[in-house]
Amino acid sequence: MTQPLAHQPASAEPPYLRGLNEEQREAVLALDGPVLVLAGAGTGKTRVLTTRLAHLIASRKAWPSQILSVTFTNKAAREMIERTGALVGGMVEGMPWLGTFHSICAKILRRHAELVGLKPSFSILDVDDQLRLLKQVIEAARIDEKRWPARHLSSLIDSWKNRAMSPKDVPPGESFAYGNGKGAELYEAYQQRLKSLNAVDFGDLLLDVITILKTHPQVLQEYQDRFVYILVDEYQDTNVAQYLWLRLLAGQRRNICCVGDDDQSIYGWRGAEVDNILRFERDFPGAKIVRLERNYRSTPYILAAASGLIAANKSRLGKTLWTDAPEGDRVSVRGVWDAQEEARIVADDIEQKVRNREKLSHVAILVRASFQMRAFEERFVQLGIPYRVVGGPRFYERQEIRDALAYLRVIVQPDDDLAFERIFNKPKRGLGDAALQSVHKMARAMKVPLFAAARAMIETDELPARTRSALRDLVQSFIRWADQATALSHIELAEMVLDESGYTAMWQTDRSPEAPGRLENLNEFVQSMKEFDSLGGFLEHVSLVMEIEQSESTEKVTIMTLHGAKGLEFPTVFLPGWEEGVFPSQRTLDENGLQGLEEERRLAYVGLTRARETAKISYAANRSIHGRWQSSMPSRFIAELPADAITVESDPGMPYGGQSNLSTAPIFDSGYSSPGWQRAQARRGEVFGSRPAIEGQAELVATSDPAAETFRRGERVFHQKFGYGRVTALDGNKLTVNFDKAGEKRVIASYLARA
DNA sequence: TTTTCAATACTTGTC
DNA sequence: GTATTGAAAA
Repeated sequence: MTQPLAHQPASAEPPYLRGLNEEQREAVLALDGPVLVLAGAGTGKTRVLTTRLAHLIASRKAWPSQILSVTFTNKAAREMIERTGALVGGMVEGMPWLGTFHSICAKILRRHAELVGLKPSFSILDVDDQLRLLKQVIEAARIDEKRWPARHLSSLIDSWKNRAMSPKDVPPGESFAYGNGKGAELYEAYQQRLKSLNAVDFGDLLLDVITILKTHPQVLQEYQDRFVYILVDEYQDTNVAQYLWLRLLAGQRRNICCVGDDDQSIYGWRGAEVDNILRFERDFPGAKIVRLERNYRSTPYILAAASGLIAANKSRLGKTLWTDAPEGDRVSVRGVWDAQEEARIVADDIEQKVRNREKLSHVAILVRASFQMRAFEERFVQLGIPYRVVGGPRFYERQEIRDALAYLRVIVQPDDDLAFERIFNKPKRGLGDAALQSVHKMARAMKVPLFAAARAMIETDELPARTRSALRDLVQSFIRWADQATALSHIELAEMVLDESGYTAMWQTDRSPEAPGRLENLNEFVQSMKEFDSLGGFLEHVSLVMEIEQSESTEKVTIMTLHGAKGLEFPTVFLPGWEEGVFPSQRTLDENGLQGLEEERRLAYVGLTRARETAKISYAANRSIHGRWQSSMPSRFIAELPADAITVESDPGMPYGGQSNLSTAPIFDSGYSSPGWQRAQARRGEVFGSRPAIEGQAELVATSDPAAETFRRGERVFHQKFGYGRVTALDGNKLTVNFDKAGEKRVIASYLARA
């Protein structure tokens, strides 16, 4: 991002302040007391954050070790460290308290683990481990996991932890959401299992620290004294627990600066409370509020489209982005027949860009849900357009990596039952379910972890000879590895373990297409250990950071979800799938109503504001969802875009997205007879050149509205995708048709022909 | 114990 | 339409 230099006061001021605009400067300089920086998309948020840090350090208000800076992602944390470092030069030796909520909590918790009944060596479980543990708890409680899926309980527990509720705080009503009121009980049992495993899940990292701070005033005091200044990134994404944590640490001093954008709050489903940011002034009376509204990223049309859209939201603090940038292109809106055609036109556009010597890395396709990605991938493969999908299963989530990790975890912490269980019969060594059950039984009887039980069992006659010798091999291998752990480097150890356990061999003999990739990953995994000096350090890194940078060498188009795109920017952004049901997602609408709708709208806003120069929205009239073909309506968000910021390039015969999808209003009734719409229409020729533009428009008018009048109930009709059927109901331009093959469907009149 | 087949679900996803 | 998952058959 480049910014023009702002005027520079005569007085000598630190170089890092140069080039900040009024508001940014204000946000940087307001060091003391509570500050809320409302940073719109592309307004230089990170710059403000890092400059503020630099300023705190350079002006000697605090040592780097006295500043607590929290982010949500490791990526954000890394960027902050790098950019702050660049501003202050070598001064930021360590910023020991700059990191994610979770990594900072892990650090604090390891110091005071015994205060909540843990050993400092506790393991941090990920979602997968968590689920397996829950299944055990559910089974132990004799609850039918079929009827009450573990996933469900897991998300309930998450939501309780997000709100800083311990089992006893769970309202009975919510407890009833699982196992006929057993929710809280199972939560309690789960927590006990965690403690006995000397493990925590991600929610506990925060929750346990809060517990410690609340119950041990001297510990709280220690941290309040230490953290002279607090900086919070993406404040709109904080949940209740994180909010409480921040409040506790901010203490009386209240030197807390939160940066965020209520319009970009898109993580409500994972516990984020937009309310935290909306309420900031009440939580911290006397807070200074700075609005960053000058956008350095996008062109005016893109901003106009985004602003117009987000204005439809009620719960927001309100901001209006503006820019000096030259006009640029309007946001294009295109309707197409189906997802395949959508992929085709996007790919065509990209090829056009390539011919114009534009870089593929400047292009992103941002989808609402990952099922939309497939069509694009298929088309790109066909045409040989290089692409990368961001946000698939991450490195650490891959089976082979988790297996490898499990081996190492057992070596470091033999109490780690979940890890032991995971590799118990991986590779297959003749230790099946039956064997595992007997080890479990033994462990329960002896009240020891699985590994210890297994070790004891090989001395008894409990197991059949063959099973026993297999188990003996496994146990002895682990004992041997643990012995070697100190003598060998952790890399040598890992290589040895993977080799001797037969794990590598397992993938080498595997003939499935993904096996070579997995071996490659394993290799990469071992290599990645080089950056750490101990196995313990590496494992901590993996459970909290869990990513391995991939080489970003070749030029590629990016395909990712809208959620994944937050914080990024691209010169060209494609926004496909703007259809009712897909975006806004039907499920969100059903489950979260108006709140959900507003969050979806913010997601649309995030999508649009990722674009620097070009944003192209599209929607398909037909889509196969869960294997069934459905005709879909253009998203209501399309209708909400200010008409004069967009340009419509729909195929002939497409229903135009501006029509109000929810009403039966004729197409040109509402917003689209506005002056802006007329202007947009007048400009259509520019976009299309002399070609089908005019025809397209004529078609549009001819096929949409009047046609609807001509169908009658009971009439036989034909639909290109669904075939023949009979009209059962009429509703403006939408008809309900009972198709011979596809069953009853709501379709738009313009797709139908009289049979 | 392992393989195969049917039932199931199916947004978003950091740490 | 398909990937994953769990329970019956080999």
